[in-house]
Amino acid sequence: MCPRDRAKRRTQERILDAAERVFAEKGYHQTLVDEIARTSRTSKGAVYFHFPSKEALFAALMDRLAARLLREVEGAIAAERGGVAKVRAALEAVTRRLARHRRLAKVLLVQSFSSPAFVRKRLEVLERFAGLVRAQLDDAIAEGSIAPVDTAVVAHAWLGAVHELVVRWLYTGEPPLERAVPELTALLLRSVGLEPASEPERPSSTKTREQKQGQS
Amino acid sequence: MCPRDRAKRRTQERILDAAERVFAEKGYHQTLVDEIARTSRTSKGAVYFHFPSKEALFAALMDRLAARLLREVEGAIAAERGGVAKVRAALEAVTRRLARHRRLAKVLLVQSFSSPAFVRKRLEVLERFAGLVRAQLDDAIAEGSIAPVDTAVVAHAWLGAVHELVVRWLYTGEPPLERAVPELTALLLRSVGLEPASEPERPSSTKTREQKQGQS
Amino acid sequence: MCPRDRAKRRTQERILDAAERVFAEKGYHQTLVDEIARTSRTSKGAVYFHFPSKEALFAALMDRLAARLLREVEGAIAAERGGVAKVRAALEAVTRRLARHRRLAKVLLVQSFSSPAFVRKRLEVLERFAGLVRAQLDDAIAEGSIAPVDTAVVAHAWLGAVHELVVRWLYTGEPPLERAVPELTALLLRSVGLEPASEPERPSSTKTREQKQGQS
Amino acid sequence: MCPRDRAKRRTQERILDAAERVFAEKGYHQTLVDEIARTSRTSKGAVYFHFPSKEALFAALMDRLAARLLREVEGAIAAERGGVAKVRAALEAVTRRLARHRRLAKVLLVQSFSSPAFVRKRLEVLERFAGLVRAQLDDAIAEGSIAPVDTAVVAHAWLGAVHELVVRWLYTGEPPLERAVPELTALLLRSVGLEPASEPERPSSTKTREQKQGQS
DNA sequence: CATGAATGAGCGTTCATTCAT
DNA sequence: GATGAATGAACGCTCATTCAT
Repeated sequence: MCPRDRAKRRTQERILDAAERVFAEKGYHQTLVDEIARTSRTSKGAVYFHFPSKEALFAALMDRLAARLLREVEGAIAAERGGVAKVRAALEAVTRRLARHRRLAKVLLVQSFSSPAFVRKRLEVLERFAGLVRAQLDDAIAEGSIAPVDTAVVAHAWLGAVHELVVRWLYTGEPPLERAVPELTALLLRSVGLEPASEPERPSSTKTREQKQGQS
Repeated sequence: MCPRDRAKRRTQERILDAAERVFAEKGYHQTLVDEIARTSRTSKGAVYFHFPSKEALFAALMDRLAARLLREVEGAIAAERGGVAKVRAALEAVTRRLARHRRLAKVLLVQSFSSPAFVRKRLEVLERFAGLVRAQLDDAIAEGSIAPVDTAVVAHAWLGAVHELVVRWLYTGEPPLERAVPELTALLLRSVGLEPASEPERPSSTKTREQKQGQS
Repeated sequence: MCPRDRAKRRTQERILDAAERVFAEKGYHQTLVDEIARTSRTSKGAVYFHFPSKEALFAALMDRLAARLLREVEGAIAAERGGVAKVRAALEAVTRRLARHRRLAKVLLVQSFSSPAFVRKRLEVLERFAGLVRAQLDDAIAEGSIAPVDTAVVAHAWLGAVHELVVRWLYTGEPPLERAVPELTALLLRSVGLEPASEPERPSSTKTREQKQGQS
Repeated sequence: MCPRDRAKRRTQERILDAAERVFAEKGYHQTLVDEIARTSRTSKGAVYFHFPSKEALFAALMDRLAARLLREVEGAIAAERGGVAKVRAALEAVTRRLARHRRLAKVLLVQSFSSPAFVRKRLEVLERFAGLVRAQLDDAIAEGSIAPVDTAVVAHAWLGAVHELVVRWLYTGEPPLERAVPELTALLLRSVGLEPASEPERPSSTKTREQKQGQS
């Protein structure tokens, strides 16, 4: 039965891949199950054999995308030492991946509002990411790197900021992420009192931060 | 014809009021034009007399809500003197109003993702708010209150942060806005290097910010 | 609003007429709502505007047909004097009308088994007819024309007998109703001890009954 | 190959058993081939290996059930001596078995109307039973026990009466068969001029028949 | 022989939109 | 201007049947 199972799994993946493509492109409501079937080169029956409904298919897709993104971010965090570095790494990992995978971003950040059921699921998904961020923040607070803050509020505020900038970039191309991400990273770090000193990508802009210190 | 025009306007308002209620409650796609007609105590024909389509009705509703919110925020800003105070006032005005008018928040922050057309409109609407914020930030930079930053990025990041926290609060009740708003305000001010000094509600946390400075 | 209502009613009737034709011809499950719409020269939307579902439409049709048949039978009964004559009149009215209106018969006697929900409705409909029959039988018993019997059992047994012979005739043409109905009427009357003497239509067959008397 | 054949036969029986259960419970159209496969603890493939289609499976089931019922009735008839006794025995055997096996009754009496194809098959099946009854009636007429009647009409009328009462009892529980069957038997016997003499349960009513004769 | 994943034609129902009154 | 009956294109979902393993 193992080869059978493998084939089954493969079909399911094909359907999810197709769903990702079509949902991202057309949006949840404009997407026809027929088109997912066609795109997946399977059949409508196969879609409904593997997923009980269009809604459930979308939810499964959200799960898959969130899990992948989460794994990526966890990897990025694990690769760094030190609270601040981890925070920065997480932020950069998320934005980088969302920027590279527009479909991921569209599904997770935009289509996830398509229906009340998804809004709640989106909150759950974001909660997982917020958990990661909070853990780093709590560590940083514990080690004295940053002053105590309500890390729940901070985490969600950060995610919202990322969300908004990515969505805007997705639809308007502005501001370009290469420019926005370092600025955003600096902004978020500053928001918890961290000096966004050694930015690898835009050392020039770092200077201006130092001036700002003298002002306050 | 003036009295007739007045009646016309009134019907239109009734429809918009009904649309606001129903769209906020059920979401764009779950809302039937029939239900808007019923709720507005007019008729389906009336709806289509005043608005060319369901989509246009929703767009008009977004405009009306955005205009009201914008007016509120402009008022709050105008009432203050000094860049920092204006920034703070704007933030508080937005969150306060969204919190008081859940329907406003649901339509503008959540339902506005319901269709690709609305996503773009939402970006335009947010752009207007971002414009307000940017203007204050630019003033603050000009007057030397804060260090130069990419105010476009900052403004959108801020709006995203507000968006996320309000949406989360709408659906889960957590974190309570009374707690989240001051924290968020402080966070955002800090993100541009401002000391969120005189917070009325959480003066204790202010102290810790000063310690943080010494760490970097 | 009266003309509007009249038009509405007319459309509803058109749909019921079409439904009667198509359901009788194709059976409930083979009938497409599309075809009812087409046959009624209205539209699928009209069908669903007037009836909440295909099932409800069928039920409404059963009601209409049953009401008509019932009215006919009540008329036939009212036209006669004397328990026995009324019983005979009722039997003949039912069979005559079912024979003349094959669609009525198909829908009420055959299609009414198409779905569990209809089976129950059919029982209710038959119950109404049984009620009529019982009333006559009870009268006949009261006036001493026939001996006491369980009129509920008798009524349903009679209806079953009629049902079976009409259905068989509908599908096979055998036995021809002109022959079967008098025989059946005699049979049923005899079953409650009545002498089916003066049959207007087949006086010849009456003779054989009289021979039978000598045997018992 | 004989043992293999035996296994094959056993699987077929399992499927028929399952089909009987499910068809009786849910009705033909509500029954999924999947569910028959599951209930039979075989597989969908097995069902289609043994029966060419769902429709054929149902037809085969009708055949099996009819054959069993027919055998029972034939046995009951054979066990009796004398036309009248045989007639009575047949009636009682049919009703008794239908009452004891509700699934048999539901499939044969109700589901058999589910589709035009089945209606015809049902007519054939009933024809076989009618043949049995007719044979007894013809014998009774030949031996002079009853007066000559159109035995085809009588047989089908009787079956219809039984059908209706059993179906009603199946769905409503009323009238209870213990009460209805003797009454029905007496009724049917009377319908051909037989005195339903030795009824165990309602001996009183027998007398009244004789009075009735004098009325006509 | 058995299995169950895959197929796809088919259908009931929805609902934004129109227009005669 | 207002009404609501009528329209019909659109779509999610079902399920009998097939066939590769």
